[in-house]
Amino acid sequence: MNKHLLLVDGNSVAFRAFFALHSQLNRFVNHDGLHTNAIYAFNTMLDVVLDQFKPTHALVAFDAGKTTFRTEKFADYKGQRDKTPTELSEQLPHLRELLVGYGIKSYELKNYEADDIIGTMARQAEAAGFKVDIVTGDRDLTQLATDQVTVNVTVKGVNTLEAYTPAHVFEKYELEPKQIIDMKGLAGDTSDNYPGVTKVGEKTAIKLLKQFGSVEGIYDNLDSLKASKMKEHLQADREQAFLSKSLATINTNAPVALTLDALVCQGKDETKLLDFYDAMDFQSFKSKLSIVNSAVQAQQAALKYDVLTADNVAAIAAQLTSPVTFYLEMLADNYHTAESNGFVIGHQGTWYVATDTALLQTPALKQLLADSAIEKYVFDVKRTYVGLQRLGVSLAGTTFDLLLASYLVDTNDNSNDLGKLALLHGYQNVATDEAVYGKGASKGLPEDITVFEKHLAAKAQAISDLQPVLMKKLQDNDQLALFTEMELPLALVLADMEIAGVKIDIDKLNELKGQFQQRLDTIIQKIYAEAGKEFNINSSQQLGKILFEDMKLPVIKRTKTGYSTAVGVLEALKGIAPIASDILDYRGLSKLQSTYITGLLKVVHPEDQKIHTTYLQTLTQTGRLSSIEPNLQNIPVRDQDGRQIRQAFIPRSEDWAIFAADYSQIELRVLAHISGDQNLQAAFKEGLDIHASTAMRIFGLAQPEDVTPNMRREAKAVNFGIVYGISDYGLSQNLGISRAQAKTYIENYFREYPQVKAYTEAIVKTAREQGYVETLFHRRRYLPDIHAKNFNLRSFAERTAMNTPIQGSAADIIKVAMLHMQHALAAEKLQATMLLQVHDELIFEAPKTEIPILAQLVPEVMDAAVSLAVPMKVGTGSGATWYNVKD
DNA sequence: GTACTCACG
DNA sequence: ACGTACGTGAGTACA
Repeated sequence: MNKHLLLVDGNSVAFRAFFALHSQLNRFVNHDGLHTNAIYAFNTMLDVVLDQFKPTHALVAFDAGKTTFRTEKFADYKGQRDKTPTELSEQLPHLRELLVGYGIKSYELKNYEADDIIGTMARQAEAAGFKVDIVTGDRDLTQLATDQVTVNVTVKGVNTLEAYTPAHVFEKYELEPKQIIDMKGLAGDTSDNYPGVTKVGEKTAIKLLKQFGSVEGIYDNLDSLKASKMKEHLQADREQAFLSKSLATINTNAPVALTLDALVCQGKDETKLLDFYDAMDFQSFKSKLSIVNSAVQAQQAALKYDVLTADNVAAIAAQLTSPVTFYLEMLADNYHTAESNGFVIGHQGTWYVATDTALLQTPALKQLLADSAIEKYVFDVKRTYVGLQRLGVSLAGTTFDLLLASYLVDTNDNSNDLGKLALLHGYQNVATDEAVYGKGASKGLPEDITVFEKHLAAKAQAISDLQPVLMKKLQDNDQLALFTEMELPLALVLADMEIAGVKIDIDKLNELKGQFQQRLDTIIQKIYAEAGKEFNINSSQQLGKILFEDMKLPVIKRTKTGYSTAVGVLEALKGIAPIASDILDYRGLSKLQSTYITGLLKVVHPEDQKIHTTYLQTLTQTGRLSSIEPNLQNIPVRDQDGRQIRQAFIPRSEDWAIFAADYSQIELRVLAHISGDQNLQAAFKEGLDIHASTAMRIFGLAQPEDVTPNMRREAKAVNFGIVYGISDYGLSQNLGISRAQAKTYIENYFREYPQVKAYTEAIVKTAREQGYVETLFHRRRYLPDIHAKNFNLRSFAERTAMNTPIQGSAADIIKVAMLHMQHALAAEKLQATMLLQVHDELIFEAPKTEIPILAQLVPEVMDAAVSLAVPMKVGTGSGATWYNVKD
C-alpha cells in the first residue's frame, strides 16, 4: 500500500477556523461557557482532508511558544502581531483532545515553529518514498512543494483548499518553490513583521528573481544593475534582505523526536470522541459516529406503527386514552395556506400514521381531538390548532407542546424543526425535516411513502419521549405556571387572532400607491439632476460614490464595506447639499411603497380581503412576540405620510369600528416595581408626566413649569437609556451631546433614583452568579457572555441583563392581559374580536355599539393583569380605521 | 447568504 | 482603552 503522510499546521488552521466562524462566536459556546467555533471548524476540516487524502500517516504540528530560533535572530519577529484572542487560545488545548479521538499524533517542539516540524517531517517522508500533503493557512509553506509534496492552503474558511504543486507555484508566482524564500527576503512580510528591502514588494521581487535566480544571485550581480532608486535600496538593505530570507526559510532539519512509524493513523476512537462531542455539545458530529448511529438505527428499527385506514380508524380512535401524542404534518412554512400532508396519533410505543388527512373527518377521531378531558402532547400547538381548524377540526386539551416548553427552558433552543430541536436535547432518534423532505425547490414528500410514515412515527415518539424530560426541566426552573397557565393557553389566543385576520381596504392602498408614486417620480428626477447623472438610488454603494466621490461631500461615517449613507449621515449633509434631503424624502417614500403598499397588497388573502399574520411565540430572547408574513408590528405611525397606511386597516364590516388600547410607560413602571425605587414609584403614584418629572430631577428644577420641551426630550432619552442598559456614549450619540454631558445626566439620574442604580448593579451580579436573568413570571434568559473576556461581548451581556427583566416582564404582563381579555370577551358575550398585539398595545374590531363597553372593559382587564407597586395606566381610542383611532 | 437601511415598541 | 444603546422583520443590492 502506498504510504501517504498528512501534515497539518495546527495553529495556522485553528486561526483560520476561528475566523471562519467568527460571526458565529456566540452560537458556539458549550455548557461550560467554552467557545467552540474553532474546534468545530477544525473538526470539519479534518473530516474533509481525511476523506480527500485518505492518509496512512498523519501529524498535526503546533507552535511551542513565542520564543524560537527566529526571535533569537530577530527580536521583533512576529512582533507586531495582535495577541491571540482568548476565545481562540482557550480552544487550543481541546484540539489536542480532538486529535486523540481521531487517533492522530500532535506535536510541538521548543524553539521551533510548526512550519519547521512540518518541513522536517516532509523531507524525511519524501526520502522514505511517501506522498505528502501539507494543510496550512500560510502561503509561506509553499516553499516546501516538490513532486512528492503538495502544500494545500486554505481559502475562504477552512474547507476549500488550494493545492500548490511546483507547477501551481509557478503559475502563481512564476517562481520555483525554493525561490519563495528569496521573494520573502526581498519583499518582507508584514504579518511576520520582518522588513525585506525598502520599496520592494512581491512584483519587483519576482522580476528580480526571474533575472538573477536568488537573493545571492542579485547581490553577486548588483554592479550590473543600472543606477536607480531600487539599486540604492538594495545596496542599503543588503543585511535586511539576507536576514529576512533566513527568517522565511523553513528549517527542514529541526531536532524532531519523531519517527515516521509513530505517525501511523490509529483510526477513530469513537468512545473518546463521543465523550468529547458531549463535552463540546457537538450534536451533529456526534450523530455521525457509528456507535451512535447503530444505536439510533436499532431504536428506529424498533419503532412500530400501524397505518390508519377508513376501516380501522374509528375503532382505533375509540380505544385511545389520555394522554395522546398528536402531530399534524404540513410541509409548507405558512400554515395559514399550507396543505396538510399527514398526521400521527397514539401513545408511547403505539403509533397510528395516516397520509390521508381526510381520515381526520372521522367522527370518533374528531371527537377525541376536541375532547378537553383527553390530554394532548404536541409540537407547536398554534400551528397544529390552525392547521386542524382549517380542516374543520377542533383541538383541545393540549397539556404539552415540545416547541414551547423547549423555548421556555432555554430561549436559544428554539428551532422550528422537530428533529433539530430534539437534537438540542440530546435526542437522536428523529431525522430533520430537511433530511426527509429536502429543501428549497426540491422540497417534497419522500417517494417511498413508508419513509414518510416512519418519520411521522419518529416525531410522535420524540414528543412523547421528551415530554417528561422537558416537564422536569420546567419544574426545576419554577416555570410550570409560565408554561401551563401562560404560554400554552396564549398560543390558542394568538391562533384565534391570526385566524380572525384584519380586513384591508385594497382600494385605499392603491390610491396611496398612486399618490406616493407621483411624488417619487418628481424626486427621482430632481436627484438625477443634482447628481448630474442617473443611478440606482437604492444602492447604497452607488449612492456613496455619487455623494462622497463625485460630489466630494464630507464623509461622516463609514460602514464595514464603504461609506454610510444612513439617515444620521444624510441629516448632517442636509445643510450643505440639497440632494441629501431629497434622498431622505426618496428613501421614506420608497420604503412605504415597497414594504407597506406592495408588500401588504401581496399578502392580502384573495377570498376574505384580510391579512393573516403569523406570530412567532418562540423566537425572541425576551419573551416578546414577533410577527411575520407580514409583520404587523411595524406599521408606520411616527410620520404623517407613513401613518396613512393605517387608513387601509379597517373593521370587518361597515357598522364595526377599530378599537385600540395601550399601556402607558409600561417598561418604566416595571422598572419602578422591580427596582423598588421610591422616587420613581412616587412619580407614577402621583400620576406625574414621567419624562417631565425626570427632567426636574436631573436638571434640578423646582417647578414643573421650568421644564422646557428640550429638557423633557433629553430626560425622555435618559429614561429610555436606563431601560436599555445605559452608557454615556450611547446617550451622547442619541442626543447629539458630548460624552461628558451625557455622563453628568446619568450621574444625576442615579443620584435621584438610587434604587434604580442599585438594581442595575445587582442584576448584573445575579447574571454573573447564576448565568441567567429572569422576568416577573420566571421567564429565563441565559447570558453566557457575561463572563466573556472580550469587553464588547461582556458589555453587551451586561446591558442585556439590565434590559431583559424589564422588557420581558412587560411582555409577560400583556400576555396575561390577552388571556384575561379573551375570557372577558366571551364572558360578556361580546362580538368584539382581538386582532393584533404590538408589544404594549392591543387592537380590536367590534360592532360600534360595543365600543363604549370596550372602552370600560379593556382598560380594566389590562390594569388588573398584574399588581405592581405602581399603578398601570391604559390609554384607549377608537375609529373607523386604525389611522383614525383616537380618544 | 450577507450587508445595509429603515419600519415598529 | 476597548466601542455601544434593548427587542424585532422586510426589501434591496450585490457577491
